[in-house]
Amino acid sequence: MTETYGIAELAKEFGVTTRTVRFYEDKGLISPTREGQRRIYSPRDRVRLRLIMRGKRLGLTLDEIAELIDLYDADPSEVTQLKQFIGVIRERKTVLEGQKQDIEDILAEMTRLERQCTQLLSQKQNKK
Amino acid sequence: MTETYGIAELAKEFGVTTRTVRFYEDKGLISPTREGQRRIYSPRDRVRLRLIMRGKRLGLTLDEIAELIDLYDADPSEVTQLKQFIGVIRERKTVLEGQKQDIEDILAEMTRLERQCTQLLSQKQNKK
DNA sequence: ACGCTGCTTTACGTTAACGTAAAGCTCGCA
DNA sequence: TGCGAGCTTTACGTTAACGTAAAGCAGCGT
Repeated sequence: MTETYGIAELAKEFGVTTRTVRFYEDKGLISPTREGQRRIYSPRDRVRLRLIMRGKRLGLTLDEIAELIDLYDADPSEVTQLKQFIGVIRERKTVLEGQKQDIEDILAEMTRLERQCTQLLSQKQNKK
Repeated sequence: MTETYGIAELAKEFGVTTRTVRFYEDKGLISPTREGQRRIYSPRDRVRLRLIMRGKRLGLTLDEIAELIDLYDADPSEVTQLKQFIGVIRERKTVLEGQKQDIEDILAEMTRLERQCTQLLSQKQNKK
């Protein structure tokens, strides 16, 4: 008796339209079951949606997100597969680390700008 | 006598096509001068291009990137403008901090996966 | 039986960010 | 003087990620 969800319910929770949820299914990112003609979503589908949203916040394409999810799901049995798998993970990691660096750079700039502004503001207000 | 660059030169440096560089000009992100009909890029244009690329790595749209660049360039003179400006900066910062959190989450997951894999790998190789 | 609500499929439309092809200037040089 | 290299404008094409509209089924409350 595990929890299930309707499409409108999930769409609302994640702030997207039902069209979007169906679109992700088309792309193979989620695979809800059916009850008659209606889609029934499991907690697993919901987790996937959460992963998708996180990926989108990072500017990943749906294809890239699919790859990432595949990484989580897959369990490589062969040794050669396993080695290749580790390679893929490391690539992903370096990209993400670069991205993190970019963010930290911009954040630093923003903080500098903010300080500069608040200071300027207090100056102007003291003159008044 | 400040340094200048041709379009092909810059495009090559940033790993994009000349079409892309012209496209960014169309969108108002850079404004090279002309020498005859040819575009001449200044160090300032080059810095802009660097900012654009950084934004793209973060999945920002060109419009968002334009906003960010405007933030760097603008100096708000009015007090009300200044306050609003600070607000915009803070919004940007919270978005970026969320993004950073997302990245750290994924990175942690990746590291976990990687460890799991390397461990599994060494097990398999010891059995052989 | 009727209509509303919520879901469904099908299919054409839209926006962003370029790609790509065509045709024309202009400068240096053999 | 012809020509090739490198730039230019103009314009149509393409892909991703949905939006939006049309038309139909299915249960349920009156």
